[in-house]
Amino acid sequence: MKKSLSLTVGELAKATGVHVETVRYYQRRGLLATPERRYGTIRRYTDADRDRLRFIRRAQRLGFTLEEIAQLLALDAIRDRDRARALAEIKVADLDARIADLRAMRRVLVERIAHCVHGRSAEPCPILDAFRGDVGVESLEEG
Amino acid sequence: MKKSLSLTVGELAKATGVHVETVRYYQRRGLLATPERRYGTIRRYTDADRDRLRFIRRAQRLGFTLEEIAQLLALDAIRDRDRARALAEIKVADLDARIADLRAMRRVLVERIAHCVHGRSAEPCPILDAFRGDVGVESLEEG
DNA sequence: TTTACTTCTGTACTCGAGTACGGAGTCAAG
DNA sequence: CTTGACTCCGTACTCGAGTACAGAAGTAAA
Repeated sequence: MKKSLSLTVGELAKATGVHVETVRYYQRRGLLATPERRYGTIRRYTDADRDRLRFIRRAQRLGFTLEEIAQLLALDAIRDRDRARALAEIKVADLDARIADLRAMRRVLVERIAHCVHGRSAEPCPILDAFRGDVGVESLEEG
Repeated sequence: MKKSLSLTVGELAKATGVHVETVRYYQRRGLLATPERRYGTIRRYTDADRDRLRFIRRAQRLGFTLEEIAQLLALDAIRDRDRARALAEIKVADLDARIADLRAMRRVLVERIAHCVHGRSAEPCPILDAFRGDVGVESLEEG
């Protein structure tokens, strides 16, 4: 084990690639503890704080919201694997739905672009027409 | 051509599936004109207003922001085909990037879930570990 | 010790896309 | 002609994830 580091907020921020203001924001949100100011000095952070902050950023990159990350951190504290896995599974389903949505949008757009390229330029643009009219976009109708 | 309808905001909202407040919000954003109040009465909307509102919602479903939709609406359907197509192409590239991101997230999560299921429950959860540690998440590193 | 950076703290602002609300005016049915 | 629903208008609030800033205090280097 390494000896525990003693970082200022600025150093902590640099070490984890977040802004100082973001560190404080996470503290306000309760994701990160705010260490004491000993004898009227500056707050010092440890490598555990740094790791926790990295945890937060990694989870964020996997699509978890800060709210969900707070839950994950709580699960971690009580070592609840099943719940953590359930959360991850919900997240996967969520990602699947979002991917499907984006692909549907993409499909329609690509199709419209092709129409536009092959049409004659004296005619109105098929892309604009797709929004205006009654063609092609219905597959995205809500529901 | 049908005769031009005369709708109240409420009717317009119902016909397009948006809230009345949302209609007004679009007016504030400059996406939709605010018709005159003739002789101190209620505003009346035409079928052109209704179509424009539908245009907005369709474009939104294709992933355009209101800002981008304002640009699209400013383009003339006949003269600005190239611009409209360029906008659409940017949007496709944008969708591609977002889809790739989501898939990377999904991949890592699914892999971690599998580890979790097959591991022994006395050990710390591999999903949580993935955030903590040095495994697997690096492919999502910013950049 | 002075200078120049950081830190600390609190509050307010940003963006995007709305939603909510209060009080006044308008309109149609009974 | 009153009742109840709808409209108008302005302002303020929501959510999520921060960012910005002012003013005071701590700190490191010359």
